[in-house]
Amino acid sequence: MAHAKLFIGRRVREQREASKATQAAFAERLGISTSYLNQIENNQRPVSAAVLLALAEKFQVDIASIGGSDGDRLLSALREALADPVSGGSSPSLQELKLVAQNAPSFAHALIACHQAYRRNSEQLASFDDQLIRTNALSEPTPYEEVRDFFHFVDNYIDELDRAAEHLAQALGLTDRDVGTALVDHLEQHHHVRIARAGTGEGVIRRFDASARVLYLNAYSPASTRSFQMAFQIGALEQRAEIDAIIERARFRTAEAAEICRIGLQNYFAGALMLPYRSFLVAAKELRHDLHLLAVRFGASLEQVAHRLSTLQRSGLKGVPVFFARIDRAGNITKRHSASKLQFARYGAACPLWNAHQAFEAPGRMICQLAETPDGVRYLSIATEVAKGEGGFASPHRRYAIALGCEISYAGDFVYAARL
DNA sequence: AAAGGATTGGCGCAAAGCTC
DNA sequence: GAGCTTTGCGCCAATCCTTT
Repeated sequence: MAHAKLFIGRRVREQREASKATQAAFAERLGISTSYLNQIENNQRPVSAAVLLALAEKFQVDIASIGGSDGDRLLSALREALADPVSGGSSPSLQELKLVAQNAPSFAHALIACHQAYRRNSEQLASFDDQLIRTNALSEPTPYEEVRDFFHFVDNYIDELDRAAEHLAQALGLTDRDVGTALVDHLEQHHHVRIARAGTGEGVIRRFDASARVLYLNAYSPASTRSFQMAFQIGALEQRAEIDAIIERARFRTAEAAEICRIGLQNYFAGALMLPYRSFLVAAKELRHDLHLLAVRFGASLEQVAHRLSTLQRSGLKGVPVFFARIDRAGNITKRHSASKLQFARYGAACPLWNAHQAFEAPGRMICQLAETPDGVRYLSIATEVAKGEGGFASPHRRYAIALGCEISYAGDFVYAARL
């Protein structure tokens, strides 16, 4: 057993002061130097066995009582206070605590009093918080949060829209021909909607003129974006009743949330049309989730592919449960969904240790990382930078990192696992 | 495993510095 | 100037590391 060093400076000083001796006189009686005695009194040195024996012999100090017992109430109160996470997680050793309890008891009492006051205040705050939630004051979610929660609770999978999109994709033979051309044809033939270039100064991605039956698209958008916008418009035209019904069932608190959700659902339909469920699922498995290859095969963007992977939650035909997030340059998560156990914080930014941030420093590269959450679950995470911006040099370019990941047990299904 | 050298840490001291 | 504190050093034992 390791012997704990005895720091009993306060006891020694009390004993000296009781005998009305100076350090020099007391040191002489103990047979040690004044400097050594001073170091002992200031807990810069532990007392040696020889000094302890001298104390017992010359001043009748009870050795057994020195060193304190573990049952000391002050010590246990101190331990409890410092075990609280608010103390910063660096719990001092028992030795240190004994030192404080024995040699600075008033400091220990003050610290305990502070901790007790903190606990009382925390409890009061919690009770205020509870009251606020019950009275609904200040706790209403924003429309965006409401819609985010809606998608979260349906597992980011909307069966009616997904199957309708898949059915249409099959009817149009999307997987066997150029998606852009197929969608243009479909809009023209079925909806008498003509595709036109938006004015170069307009800066819009999509604008639909319902009365003239013209869909204006940004001429400088990449093909994947143009296809997505056409698919979005098809969703708006063909799935109105279904989307209305879904919004009705969701019972949003505000009309604003309902409108945000409508856009979300039309986006969902667009993704599902361009990346039809079963063929996309098969391809994802076959290409081992290689985002670039999937994007090329389906004429979609990396972000569209990554997002779609997070929606493959059809009952009985589920894909690998993944999480997906889009992060802006400042670290804010601007899109998130997790079909895996990993849950994003409801508020705040992404973890700085996450590789998603490195993606900005290495454009064009796929950054792979093995990450572990505090609960011990390990994840494979991949991230890459994507830039958005229509137009040339003068147009603003927004840069995002998109991140995709899965639990390590599924890593074998990902081509990126070899990089680790 | 044993021997031997190197390093580390604890003990104690003298002397210088500081405070009242 | 008395009392207290800090600094720096030497000595020694314990521990670690390398070599045989």
